Amino acid sequence: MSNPEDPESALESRGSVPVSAPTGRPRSEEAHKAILNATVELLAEVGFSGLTVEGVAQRAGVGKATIYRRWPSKVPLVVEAYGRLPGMEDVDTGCLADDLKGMLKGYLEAFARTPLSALLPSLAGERAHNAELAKVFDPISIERRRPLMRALERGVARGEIAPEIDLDLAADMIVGPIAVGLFFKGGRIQPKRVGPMVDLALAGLGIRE
Amino acid sequence: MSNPEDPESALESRGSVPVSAPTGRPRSEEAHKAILNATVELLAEVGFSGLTVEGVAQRAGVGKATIYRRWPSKVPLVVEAYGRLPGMEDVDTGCLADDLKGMLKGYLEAFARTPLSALLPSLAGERAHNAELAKVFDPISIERRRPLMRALERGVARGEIAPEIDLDLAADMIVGPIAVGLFFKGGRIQPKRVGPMVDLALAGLGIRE
DNA sequence: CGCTTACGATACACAACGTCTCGTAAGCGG
DNA sequence: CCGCTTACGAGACGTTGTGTATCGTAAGCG
Repeated sequence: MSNPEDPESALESRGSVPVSAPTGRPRSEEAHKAILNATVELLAEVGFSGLTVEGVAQRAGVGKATIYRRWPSKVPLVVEAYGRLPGMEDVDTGCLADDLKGMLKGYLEAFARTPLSALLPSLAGERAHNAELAKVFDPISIERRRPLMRALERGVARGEIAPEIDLDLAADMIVGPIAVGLFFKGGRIQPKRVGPMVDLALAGLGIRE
Repeated sequence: MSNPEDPESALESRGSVPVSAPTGRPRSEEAHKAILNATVELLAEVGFSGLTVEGVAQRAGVGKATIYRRWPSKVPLVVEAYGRLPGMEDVDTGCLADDLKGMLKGYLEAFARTPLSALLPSLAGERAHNAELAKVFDPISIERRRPLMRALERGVARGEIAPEIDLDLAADMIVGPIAVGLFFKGGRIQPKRVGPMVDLALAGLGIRE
């Protein structure tokens, strides 16, 4: 929609079957990875607003044109780098509370290992007034919470969650305290707080008789 | 505290008693207000990252120096503008659920009337990698959720919340879904969702026998 | 071998930042 | 009333980063 006449749109180039005959020198996959790695590194060091395309080019050892050939601006580049960071990993123990606690603890550990905790607020802040970014950011966000949704659906199937509960709202309640801590308090959520958090949320969601 | 040797620090100048003899032409309070109003207006239109000091100066009808004389950079200016926007207003009906629903609905209406929904993600995103901003942003955030904390404390006093509950975590759970919607979905929370949200959270927080 | 496209490097115009300097305006103390 | 001091609006200035364009070179394909 934004660029219908460009068959080499950055997001579509992930497809495995090139539509047009790829003549000429192929794009260097090595440079591609170097750029994304440099982006992740620099995001961890200086954050989104401190990130410069020139800095990425220098760190990656590529020319600026090589970056702009792949991404039209800083925002889609950062979005793709964001997509490469780890999300929630599904944990299936047979008990909803343990699933959720395991998933959230794993996710919080990923926050410590990667620049996720700097990236998420930065992207969310940009998203708020950048419709183009929102269009690519939102599907990635939905994809990332899919393991959480699956765990909740398993909980419904097992009878651990009342069937009339709005699972989307339930998911928001589960991750809500993490989001609040991340956005307003600097992401300093202790993993030991995950237990009470989940228990509190579940007591509201579960069937009581 | 943050700048002990500068008696004219922007945040401290709100004090009513000037310490040093104010010789020379006094700063125009009119220009001060015009700058803050222009900042709020422009934030609503272009967001934080689209806001330029030159744009604010033009909209307010002042020179750039008049802005830089009061605020060292864009960030503290936006923080002060943020502080002028409405926060949660305390509602005391005698029933915790009604208090919370009333407060959240009122807050969501403020989101529609003001650039709050653009400002909060932008500031939070900047906060994540800007320690100087975090230092002034965090106290304002704590201050803004104080009515919510008071309502929860009333709930404890009335026996509507179990006394062992961590009220800070409870507050995070209450506003969590709003934060998630604001940061990841564009702030489109329908006021009619407030009811189920509060009921769900309270069922987890309340005393059950 | 020639065609095509990508490569790293760098020059370029543009925009915004934050500093500075104009000439002027406003309050205060003598 | 007059000089001192500081603030005012306006805008020039150097700096930095953006995104585009242009080098000469490199790599795959026919």
